[in-house]
Amino acid sequence: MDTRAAIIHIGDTLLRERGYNAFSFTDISRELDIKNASVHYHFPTKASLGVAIISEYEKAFEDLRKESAGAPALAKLRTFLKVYIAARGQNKICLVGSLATDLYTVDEAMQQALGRLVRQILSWLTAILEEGRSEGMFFFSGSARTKALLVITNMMAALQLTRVTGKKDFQEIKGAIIADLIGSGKRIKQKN
Amino acid sequence: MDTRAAIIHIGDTLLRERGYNAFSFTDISRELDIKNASVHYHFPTKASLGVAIISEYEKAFEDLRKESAGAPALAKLRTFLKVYIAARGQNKICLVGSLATDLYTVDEAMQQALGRLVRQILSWLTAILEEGRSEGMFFFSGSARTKALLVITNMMAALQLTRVTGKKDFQEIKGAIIADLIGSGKRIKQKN
DNA sequence: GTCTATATTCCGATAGAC
DNA sequence: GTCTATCGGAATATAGAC
Repeated sequence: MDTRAAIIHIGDTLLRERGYNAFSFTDISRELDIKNASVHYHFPTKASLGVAIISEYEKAFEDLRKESAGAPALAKLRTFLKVYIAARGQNKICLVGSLATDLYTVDEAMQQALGRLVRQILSWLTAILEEGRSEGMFFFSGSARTKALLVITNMMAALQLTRVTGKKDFQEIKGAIIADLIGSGKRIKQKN
Repeated sequence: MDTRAAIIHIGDTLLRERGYNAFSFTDISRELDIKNASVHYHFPTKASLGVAIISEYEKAFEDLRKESAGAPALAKLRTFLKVYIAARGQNKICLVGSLATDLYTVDEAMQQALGRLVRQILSWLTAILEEGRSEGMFFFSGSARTKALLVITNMMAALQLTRVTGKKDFQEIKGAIIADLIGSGKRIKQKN
C-alpha cells in the first residue's frame, strides 16, 4: 500500500475510534514509522486529510451501490447494514457520527464533503427501501426517505450507544430493524 | 448563579456543541470573565468537570422521571422527547452521543459515570414504553427494552445527522417515532 | 476564590537539507 | 518522499501571592 493510502486508512481508524480532535499527524506518523513532516507532504493540512477520508467513503459507498445493483432489495439492505456491522466488530463508530459531533470545529471544506456523503448514503438507502416496498418485500408506512432516516439514525447511534451498553444491544437493534421492515409475520401489510 | 454551577453549564454547552476534546478551561474562563486558574480551583482536572456535568444529567433525568410519575405514558414519552427537542433547538447534540464518540479519550471515571447515565435513561424509557403498551396506548412488538434502544438511537443520531441535513428531518424522525408507537390507525394491535 | 506566572507537553505547520 | 529542526500557539495543570 502506498503511503498516501496508508495515511488515509490510519486517519480513518483514528477518526472513528477517538474523534477528529483527538488524533494528530504525529499519531499517524508513528504508526507508519515516519516523521510528522512526511505526513504533511502528502496532506498539507489536517483538513485536507479529512476531506480525503470522506471522499474515500463516497467512493466506497458508490462501489457498494454498483456491486449490489442487480440484487433483491433485502440483499441490498444487508449490504448496507454490513458497513455498520463491520464497524461494530472493530468498536469504531461511523464516520458521519464522529464528524457530526465535531462538525463546528472542522474546516468548511470538510463540512461540505460530509454533506455530500450524507446525501449520497441517504439517497441510496431511500432507493433500497422504496424498491423493497414496491416488490412487496418491505412493509412500512410514510415516505421511504423518512424510513431511511430512521434506519440510519438507528445504526449510527447503535455504534455509539453500544460502546457503553455492550455488543449484544447492537445485535438487538440490527435484528429489530430487519424484523420491522420485512414484517416477520407480526404485521399486516400497510396501505402505502 | 454560583461560579461552580456556571462552569458546569458552560462546559455542558461546549461539550455538546463542539465535543470534549475541542473545548478548554480557557474557553470557559473567558465566558465567565475570570482566569483559567480560577476554573481549576472549582474543578482540579478536566475529567472532574466532565464527571460533574454527567452527574447533573443524572439528577435532571431523575427529576423528570419523578415529576412525570403520575402522567399517562404518552405524556411521559413527550417529556422524554422534549430533552432532545430542546437540544435540537440549540443545535446541540446529546451528551451521550458526544461522549460516546470521544469515549476512549476520556478518563475512566467519566466512562463509568456515562455508563450509569445511559443505564438510567434506558431504564426510564423502557418503563415508559412498557407502561404505555399495557395501557393500550403504545403498540410495538418485541421487548420494551429493545424498543427503547430503537427510540433512543433514533433521537441521539437525529441530533447529529440533522446538523447536516437540516432541522426539518429532525421533525420527521420525531413525528415518525410517535406515529409508530401510537399506531396512527395504520397498524393493527400487535400480539405481545 | 481569584489572581499572576509558569512548567510541561503537544499540536499544526513550514523551511530547507538530503 | 523523507528527514532534521523549529516556529507559534494552545492545552492541562500547579505554585504561591492577594
